[in-house]
Amino acid sequence: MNALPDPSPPVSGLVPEVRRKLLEAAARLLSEEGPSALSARRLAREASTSTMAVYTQFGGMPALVREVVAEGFARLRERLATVEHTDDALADLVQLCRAYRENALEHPNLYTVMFGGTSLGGYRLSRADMDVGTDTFTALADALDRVMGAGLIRRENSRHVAGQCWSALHGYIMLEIAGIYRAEDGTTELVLDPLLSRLLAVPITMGP
Amino acid sequence: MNALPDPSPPVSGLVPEVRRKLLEAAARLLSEEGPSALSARRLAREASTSTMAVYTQFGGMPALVREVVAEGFARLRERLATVEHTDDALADLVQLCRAYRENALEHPNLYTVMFGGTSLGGYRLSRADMDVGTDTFTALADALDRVMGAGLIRRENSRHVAGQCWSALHGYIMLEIAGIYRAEDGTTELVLDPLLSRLLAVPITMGP
DNA sequence: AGTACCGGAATAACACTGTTATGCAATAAT
DNA sequence: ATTATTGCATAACAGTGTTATTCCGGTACT
Repeated sequence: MNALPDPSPPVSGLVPEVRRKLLEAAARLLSEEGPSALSARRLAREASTSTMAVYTQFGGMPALVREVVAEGFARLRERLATVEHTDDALADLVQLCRAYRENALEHPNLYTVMFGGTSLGGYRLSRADMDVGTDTFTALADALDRVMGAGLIRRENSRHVAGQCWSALHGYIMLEIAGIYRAEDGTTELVLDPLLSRLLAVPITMGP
Repeated sequence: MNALPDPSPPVSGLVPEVRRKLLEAAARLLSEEGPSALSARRLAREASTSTMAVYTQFGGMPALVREVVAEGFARLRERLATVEHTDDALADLVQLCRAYRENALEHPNLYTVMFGGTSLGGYRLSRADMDVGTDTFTALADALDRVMGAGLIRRENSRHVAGQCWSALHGYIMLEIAGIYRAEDGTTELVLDPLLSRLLAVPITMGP
């Protein structure tokens, strides 16, 4: 009934391409169709394999989701790393916040799973996952350290201030993803900008 | 041939107790065992009925979840309404924020469904649901109006400031529910209090 | 070479899920 | 009293995650 097996299976040891294809399909389905599209059978179809591959390669759907989330964290870290350090530390911080928000709005489903606590088929963040996620936090703290070092904002515990900025950004972005705030209503200028500006006691513009 | 089942009670003013029992079981299961425990069959068992009741009474699982969420919004509104107006408008605002956070932490699963955008079996917030949810927002704005009227904080657009407070509160609470911030680590005093204090340019203490 | 092996994938089955179709009992309407 | 309708139970359908079994193909011996 089925087509003949793939004529060229270059095994080549290290990373099974079945694993790669499953992860790729999972990331794409989550991004394009949302969490409900993430099913073992659907993944198997998309990756041209059987559901068993999910179990031999990952051990189950929750473990697969965990890897997708880990990749999401990695992509976020890389994205934040693209923000270069210029001589204007405050501008760098703003760019960091922009990159964070852009990444979240470009992959909203993934973002809510990463930070929103969306239970995806019984999967919840483990402490290890959260530790990975919190180096977002350290990126913010480092940027704040430089801003404080330049005397551009009040000097204090950068980790605490980073926690405040993260809370504010995260909260605004989650409400934005939920559809309560919409950039076309001007909420970016009316809510987000004043929020961060007041928090750091310095004018900030997140819009383009 | 036959139209969609009308979700409203059919004849007498009496609300079917099957409907009440289903909603009660749904709220309890969501609160105690999380979103994955919300299944039609499980609900039918808990309410001593059959899965069909879910469809005759509500029209399906998404509609039932919608009602649970609506009840959550109603409970939040009542909770916020218990905060009395004293002659200290700023203290009232703080109590409002405390009530908001306490309600969220007491029903974290419900809260993430209400505001976090957790897709629960394909259910997502409709615009009507969001409008109901945003009278939380107006409660905040009203409290801010009184604080501004008393000259305790800078006078400006209270709706915009309310949006900023809501973003900050929501973000902190979501990270708290996700397990990233833990009150036993002192994050309430180190992150949340300074966050709101700076936002309003007045000292605020959310802890007990 | 031949052969035993063994790991990963395919097939199928189990216990679930939401949903729909059917049937039935009781009530409302005529 | 007879008909129509309403509301739930039963059962079935298609889907889910997961597990057991089978089976095939490359690896590693002999």
